Amino acid sequence: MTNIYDDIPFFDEDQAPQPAKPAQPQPSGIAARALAARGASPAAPDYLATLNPEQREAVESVDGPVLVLAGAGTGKTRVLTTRIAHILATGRAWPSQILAVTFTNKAAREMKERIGVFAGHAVEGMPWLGTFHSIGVKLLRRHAELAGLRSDFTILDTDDVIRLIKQLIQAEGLDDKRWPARQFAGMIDGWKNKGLLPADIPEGDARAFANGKGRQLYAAYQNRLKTLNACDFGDLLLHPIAIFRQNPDILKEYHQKFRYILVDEYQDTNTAQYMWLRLLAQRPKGEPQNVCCVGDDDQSIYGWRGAEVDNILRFEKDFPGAKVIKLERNYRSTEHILGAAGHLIAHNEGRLGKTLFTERTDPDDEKVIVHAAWDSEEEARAVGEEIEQLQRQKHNLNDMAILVRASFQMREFEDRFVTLGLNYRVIGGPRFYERLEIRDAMAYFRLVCQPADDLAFERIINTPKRGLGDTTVRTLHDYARARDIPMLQAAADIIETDELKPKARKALFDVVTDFRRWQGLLENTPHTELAEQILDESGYTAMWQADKSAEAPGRLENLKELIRSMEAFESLRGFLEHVALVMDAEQNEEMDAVSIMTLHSAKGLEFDTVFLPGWEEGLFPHQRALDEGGRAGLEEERRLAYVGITRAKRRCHIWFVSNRRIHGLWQSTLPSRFLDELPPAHVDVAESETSYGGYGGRGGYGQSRFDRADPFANSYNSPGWKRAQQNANSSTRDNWGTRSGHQVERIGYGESGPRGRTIDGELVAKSVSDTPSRFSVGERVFHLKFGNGNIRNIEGNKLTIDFDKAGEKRVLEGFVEKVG
DNA sequence: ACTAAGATAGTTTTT
DNA sequence: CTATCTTAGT
Repeated sequence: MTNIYDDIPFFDEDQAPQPAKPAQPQPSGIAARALAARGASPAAPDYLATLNPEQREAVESVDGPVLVLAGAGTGKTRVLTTRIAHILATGRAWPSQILAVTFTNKAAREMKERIGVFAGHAVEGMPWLGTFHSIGVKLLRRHAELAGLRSDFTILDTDDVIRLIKQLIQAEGLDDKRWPARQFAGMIDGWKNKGLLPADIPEGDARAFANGKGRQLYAAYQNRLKTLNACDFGDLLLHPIAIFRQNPDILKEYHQKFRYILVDEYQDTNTAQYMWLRLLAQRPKGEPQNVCCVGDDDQSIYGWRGAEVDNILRFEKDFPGAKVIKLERNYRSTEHILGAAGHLIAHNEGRLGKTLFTERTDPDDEKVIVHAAWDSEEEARAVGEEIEQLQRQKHNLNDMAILVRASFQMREFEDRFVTLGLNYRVIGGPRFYERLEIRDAMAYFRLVCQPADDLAFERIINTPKRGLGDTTVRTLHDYARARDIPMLQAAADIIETDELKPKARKALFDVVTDFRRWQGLLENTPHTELAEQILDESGYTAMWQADKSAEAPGRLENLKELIRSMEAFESLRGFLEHVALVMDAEQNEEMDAVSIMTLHSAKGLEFDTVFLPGWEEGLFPHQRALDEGGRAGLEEERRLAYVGITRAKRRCHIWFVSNRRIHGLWQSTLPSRFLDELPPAHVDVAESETSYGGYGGRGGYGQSRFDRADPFANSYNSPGWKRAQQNANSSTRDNWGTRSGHQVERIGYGESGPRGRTIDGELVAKSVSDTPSRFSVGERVFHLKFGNGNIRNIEGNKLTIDFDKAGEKRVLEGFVEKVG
């Protein structure tokens, strides 16, 4: 990424081809290739030849509104990117005249890469391909003054927002206990998702918070943002909407500019995004409306955060004469996986209705397999065993994933995999830029670049400790507010007076001098150098060096990583903007590891083998979704199940347990209703993997066929299931999972090593990796969580390490680095 | 100003 | 149960 302030010239590209029959711009990339391949005959360029008829129609129907309903694995991204390539290759528009919107940075990145394959350098000129928010920023920087901002406004993240709201709540004289800032931030977010400004919010909502002060508080918040020259994420959409509405001439310019509009994941648009899009895409009569939305109503899983499936269902009304193209030919999964997913999702009402099919028919393809386990521990153990078995058959761990409904489920798998010495990767955990030390460092940088950033000021003014406690900060705060100046300025002013105690005054003087100096260096010092200098001179690095806790070394490591990642940017400002919009940092992809993630973060991904644990009533569908969302909630959960199954290319294994510990209590659980909605023809029930496996011991509910004596009545008569039944019925265990002699967790920890341990007569621990370790005993290593330590022992890929701070631990070598 | 005990809550997550 | 936050006590 390059410097964001390198704004591309605004309308200067508009001497571009005028619609109708444009003078062909010099054929770039694709066109050139196509022409070369076809001997200068533009008949059918080869990039179209590999598409199926539906995809091709979606690519070629370039004029007029188009809705592409692209089922899972039907080549959606391919269509989008080829369509853009096609528009460019046929000379219909310049890259800068195409607006292409995605939801995530990842999707935007992917699209850029893939268009790059077609068009080579032309991507450089796709300045309007990005997320709703990044495009919003771009628009807003351009027209900031129309929203009462300066074009160098700051973008606040959720943490800043919460702190700001907390201040406002306290300023109102309200109890911030009774009225949590976090909750109110959520409400504001919800309103903004709906496109509602303080004046627009429903009376009921306004009353619901802070003794009826909801609306007032929201308005105060917006005011405060303006004073701070700041924006929250919602504003990145709402301000442009307001600007477009109030300035028809500006909107018109964008109408002329954006010849072609494309939207990815349309089913996930919320009301604000929808309004934004309609303003840009809906044109006066007679003008071309070249808008193309791609989505899948069956994969709408973000309703809880404001997404409106209705937007996609309503497309044909919004854009009369729209062409609707369905992509149903699936290239990802086996017929059993598609059959299972399709039958399940058919239980939803109010869908546009697609049925995925594949031409692939291989009698060797396994059906979707449903497994039962006694409790979550056994579930994790059995999944681990299956993974090891696949591993022995030379399958890559990278091709396997465990997709859970809720993140607490991950822990059991992590524990188990650590004992097994199985590499795993958790996707979507706490994010790099959300870490405390990163946010602190960023606050320093922000304040240097943007002296008016009071939130950054308050965050770091006493970090590290400088003896500038609450009282001093409050004094500063009041001083600044009274004079309507930023706090850093207030600090500079107040040290000239004798309002503060000498101690505080001296400390403050030092800080102010530091920031003055750093600001002076901003222009002429390389930004990575300056950043390092700031962290050093402020004492921030020293603070963590002095910290003796186990996580301190990891934090220092993260700070180094932060500086390293800045190198890719041209300036500190450019970096700050990047971080504000892309809170994401890529993970180490190099090791072969099983992925563990939530179903939500799995959307858009695919794996050969997918494990779906925890299909129990209350967990999946989640009780809360049911309670709060009613039938719509249930349908969204079902779509989530559909997303989960359709992630699998070859193998899909679903699990449910009879007992799960929820909030510390053991609960007896019922199999998910979704299991009953799977088609017997495409599903097998696994034999119970262990002697005490299977479910059972409950009886009496009889709601699910998995809960009855004969679960699959006439359809499921597999010997496997019958045996599972017998095992379950003959179980002498009580309902609460209080088995004795359970030694699973100790596997791998004993002095005798992990080999050949048995549990209840069954071989449990499998061989550890035979590849020689890249480490040796006695070596000094670093672990992100536990810090530095010395290797005591090596067993396969498992290391026993004596950590300086955290003591002796066993960890996988993949999580450890040599210390230079 | 820092530690230790008590209180509290506990789907899903992007920007 | 357990992670996280708050408050009270030193």
